[in-house]
Amino acid sequence: MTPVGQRSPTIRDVAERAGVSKSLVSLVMRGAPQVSDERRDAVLRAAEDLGYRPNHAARSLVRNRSFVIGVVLADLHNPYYAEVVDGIEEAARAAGYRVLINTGDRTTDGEAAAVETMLQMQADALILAGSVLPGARIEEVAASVPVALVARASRSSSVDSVTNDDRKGAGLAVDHLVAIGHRRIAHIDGARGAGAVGRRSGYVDAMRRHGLASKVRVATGAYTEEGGVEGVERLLSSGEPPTAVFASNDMAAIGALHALEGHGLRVPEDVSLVGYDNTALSALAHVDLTTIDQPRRHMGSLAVQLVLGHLDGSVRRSRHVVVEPHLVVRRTSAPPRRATRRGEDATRIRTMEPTRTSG
Amino acid sequence: MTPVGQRSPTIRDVAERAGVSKSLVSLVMRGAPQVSDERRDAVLRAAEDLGYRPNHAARSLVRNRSFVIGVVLADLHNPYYAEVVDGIEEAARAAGYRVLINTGDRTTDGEAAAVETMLQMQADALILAGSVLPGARIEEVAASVPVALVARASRSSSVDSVTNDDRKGAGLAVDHLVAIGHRRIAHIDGARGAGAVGRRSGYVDAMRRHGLASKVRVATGAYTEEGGVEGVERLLSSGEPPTAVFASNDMAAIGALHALEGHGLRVPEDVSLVGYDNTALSALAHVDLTTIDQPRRHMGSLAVQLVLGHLDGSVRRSRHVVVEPHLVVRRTSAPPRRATRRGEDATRIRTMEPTRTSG
DNA sequence: GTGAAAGCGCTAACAC
DNA sequence: GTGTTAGCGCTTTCAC
Repeated sequence: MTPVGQRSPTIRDVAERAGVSKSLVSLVMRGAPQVSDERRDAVLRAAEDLGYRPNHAARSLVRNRSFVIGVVLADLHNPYYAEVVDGIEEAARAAGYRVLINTGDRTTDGEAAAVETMLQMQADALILAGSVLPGARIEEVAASVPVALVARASRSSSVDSVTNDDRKGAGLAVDHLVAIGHRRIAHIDGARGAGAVGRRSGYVDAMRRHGLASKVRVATGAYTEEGGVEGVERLLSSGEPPTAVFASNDMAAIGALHALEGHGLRVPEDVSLVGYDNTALSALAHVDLTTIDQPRRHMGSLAVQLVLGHLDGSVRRSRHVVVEPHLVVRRTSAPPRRATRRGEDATRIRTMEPTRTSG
Repeated sequence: MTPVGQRSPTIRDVAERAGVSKSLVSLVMRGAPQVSDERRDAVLRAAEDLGYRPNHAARSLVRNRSFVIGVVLADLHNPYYAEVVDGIEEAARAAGYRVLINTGDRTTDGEAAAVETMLQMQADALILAGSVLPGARIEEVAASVPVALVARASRSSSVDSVTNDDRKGAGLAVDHLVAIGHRRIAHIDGARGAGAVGRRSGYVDAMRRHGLASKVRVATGAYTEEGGVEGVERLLSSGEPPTAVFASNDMAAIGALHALEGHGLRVPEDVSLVGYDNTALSALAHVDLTTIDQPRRHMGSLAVQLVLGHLDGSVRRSRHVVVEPHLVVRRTSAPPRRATRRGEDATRIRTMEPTRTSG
């Protein structure tokens, strides 16, 4: 075990060992062209021998640039963000930036602390995924460093954002259900969750567009399993039960799936179900949920482009990118049955066919 | 939008505005006691006005300590690690350290790059969760900074580790199944996955202990949904089908669940199923998987204690902590049926009772 | 091509 | 209590 606080080899040690000056070592480390092969080799060998590693703190101090993009994730537990990060890392690496991640633990305070850490670490730019911070606070941060929001809309002139078109996505879900024959299509909403308003109004619009305004039925839910359960309870507690349910996200859809089955309703035989987000959850063979895909990886990479635009000075105004969602058809949506009632026809059809995917 | 590379206010600006010296500001920022209230207020106000934020790079440079613990996650997509990070953050914060996360994208190269970044950022210690790096490489890293492994065993004298007792956990699974009446208990293993060997031998030992050596049956699988599916295919393709399956982890169990149902076998009526890890997946009401819990949050916090022990110089030798797993009984395990064959009794029992949890 | 020197923002002796 | 000073490891003019 290494004694703590031991000084690691510096550029100076390398210079001594290679018999050159400090600045020559610096040039070599940064791959400058105007160095003789001979000396370059000597320096590289010395660095290797010593186990030299550039001190990022020193470098960032003198350059007043850290080449770090700070990523603050609202919630590490939410699989949604993992893929966004993939896109961020790929794009950042390609541009010569490193990525450092911090998490806000789903709380405003936690996220504020994470942002503060990133700022103190001198991150050159910040990407906030699923931020729960008040808009005003985000603008404050954006005053000192470029900020891009992912999966949360911004109308601010100083904060960039990348979101998917929730209204359109909801429309795709309704279109699909209508296309396979459903009319009594209900929606379990996401209350005040990010994008929930758009999904709700997209649902209502699409229903109207299909001449189903009278069938519109929205149950209050949440972006959680619990929210999906409660939504179904509300839908089944009164009135004619729907033949299809469009849940506000995959997690709610899973809750809805459970609640429906708990009521003896089979999916998709009795009720079709569509989620939103196309998270890994929905792709599980045991779940196999029809859902709306957000191109999360692409969204992450777009967020990097946005902040980079400010870092290289090529862009001054903030930009708000909206990406297209896509329908992914899986097992949980099927044509409605004709004139059968709950509980009839107990035969359970299960196949192991490969998942069909569109989009 | 802020012009890039703008100098942010420094300790010097604060000093000027407050009409004091640089070092006085430094003292105040670090909460030193020997400063008059008057001047302290003046400094704090000046800092506030200017939006001053300590430059971490400068601080870490001069102190030769960053007070950062670098966390490298093998895979951000794996929900297993999120909870480990929760524990790490809590413990780190309590000790006055910040946590920075990086991910290795499940590849050796990716992880090596992530570790390198953390080292260059001058992290004071590293926690590698689910590392896929060669042991030799990890030892190299440990030569320059304390390293703790989570969810991967280490016998190294320079690398700490926190693991759960896989043999014991597998034993708990078998004990449970035996206790509710099963004898033909098969195991779908995790091939070369971390801990898979322990779980496999723990299963074999427990079977022997219960006098079921002749019933031992291990199918090759993997820590993936696919692995679970394949394992079931193997188990059902020959010989007498088991009445219970112990899968090497939750993901494999979900795959097994799907495959079993695909074969017309209901869980738990026809076949009981137990997973391992107690990930969020297993707790979904729609899945409701009996599984073995690893106290992941605690494991994360232990990892912090381990590296901290080296940082404060109180510990010199490496330590290898093994924590106790616990059984979590949910829906997928039930007593075997007596003398019925596949396909009979198609009544499906579904309840919405709350989850029972032990341990 | 190569080396000397200044200084990034901060902390930690040390003097007053 | 408060201010002065020397550097942490590195990059970057600017001479040579």
